[in-house]
Amino acid sequence: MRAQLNARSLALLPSQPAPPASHSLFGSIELMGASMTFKKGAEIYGENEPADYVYKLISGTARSYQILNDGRRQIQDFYFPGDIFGLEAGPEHASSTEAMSDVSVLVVRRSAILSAATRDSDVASQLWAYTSRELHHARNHAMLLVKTAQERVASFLLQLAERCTGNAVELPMSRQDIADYLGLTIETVSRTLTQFQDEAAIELPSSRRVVLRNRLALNNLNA
Amino acid sequence: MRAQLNARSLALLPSQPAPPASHSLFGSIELMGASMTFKKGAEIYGENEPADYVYKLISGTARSYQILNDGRRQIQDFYFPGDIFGLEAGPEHASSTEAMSDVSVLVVRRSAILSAATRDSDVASQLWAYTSRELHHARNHAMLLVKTAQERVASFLLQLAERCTGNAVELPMSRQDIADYLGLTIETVSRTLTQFQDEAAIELPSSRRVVLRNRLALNNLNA
DNA sequence: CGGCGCCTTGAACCAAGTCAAGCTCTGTGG
DNA sequence: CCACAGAGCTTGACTTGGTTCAAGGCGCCG
Repeated sequence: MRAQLNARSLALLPSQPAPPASHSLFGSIELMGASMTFKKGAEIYGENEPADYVYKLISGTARSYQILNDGRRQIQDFYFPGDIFGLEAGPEHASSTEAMSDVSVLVVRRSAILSAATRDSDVASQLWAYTSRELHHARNHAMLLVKTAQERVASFLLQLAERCTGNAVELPMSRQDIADYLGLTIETVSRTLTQFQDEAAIELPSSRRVVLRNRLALNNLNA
Repeated sequence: MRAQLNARSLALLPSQPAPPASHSLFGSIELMGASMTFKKGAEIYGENEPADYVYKLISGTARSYQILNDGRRQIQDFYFPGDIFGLEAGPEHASSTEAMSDVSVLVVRRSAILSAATRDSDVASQLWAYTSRELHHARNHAMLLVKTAQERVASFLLQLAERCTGNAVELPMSRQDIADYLGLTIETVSRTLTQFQDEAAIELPSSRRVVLRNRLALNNLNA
């Protein structure tokens, strides 16, 4: 199940000097990256593994999570195409990341990014901005976790809807994934969605498809 | 109540070139900072205010928090002497920070730090490392918020104990502060502490003083 | 068309919240 | 030095939102 980045695949990563800076963190160095694919359910990296690589999601969806000592899984983030993940300041990954579908990623050595950052202050600035955005996300997530079930689900739907145009939202994750992201059980997520449908705030044409009918009602719950 | 950084106080902040880099983020530039004091309960900065200054806590204790639309307060972090706070990548503060006691801080213009970072890659690297540490803290905090009350309180005590030597922990914050940090009510915090005392895991010689008697028992709860 | 994941629904239960006293410091003024 | 007031903390009784446990439905793929 675990995809390996072994000496063989490492040979695919050339270490040439970075081209001139661009505005995206990966922009200036992504030509150095290798492309990799992971099957649905495969682990891209695991907690406590050396954080030697940074990933940019090209296609598919991924989730990062930690496991509590009682076995519960807390999902920290979902990643969509264009998202960067796996970047850590410490030597090891603090969470695991899995492919939720077949996934293709661009892989770059962390050391390449760090050394580019010492040479190019634009890269350094992007590095900081990226981590800062993650920090905001993590704090918003923490705010979510003290709300009621209705507020959590409403916030989640609105958050997903931001990535879409129109009111139709495709859910690339299962009810269990949603529950583990929101700190609820699948039953509560399911009941809450049904309740929103009963209140005509949303429609559920299928279990993986949500149409927002009354954004205002959801927003009122979005503490 | 609100302490102001007005044109007058700004004049106190010279903008000379940074001295050679050191290992601390503030190290290389803190000579540029102005010292300020805040009375207990005073707001150091508020949510949505321009994030033009960065603070280093010299003495006292501070808390950063957000208010939910139902009026509940979620504390994100407590700051102790030596801690840096108020550093944001975005233009505005995403949370408010208040003095929990009389406080003295060193204040530096964010722009001074950012421009130092473009000149000196060590500063840039410290900037990133600092934000990355905050990110870890925020994610750990999110993990806390899905645990049981006992686990949250135990984790909190152990977390505070890390800053102390020995088993005696001084609590610089009220039960309400603890509750708002842990996403619980004061009653639950109080009951849980009493329960730990009944189980001989801690002693409570006074309400603001905790002695850890059985760290192992607490650690077993520390998911 | 049958089997298996995934999702929904119902009923009972429980951890934490709410509401309401009462207690314990601490500081203040007589 | 003591009486008192007020804030902060604890404790008890009751309520409740969300979990747990259990059953059943739906849809998808071989």
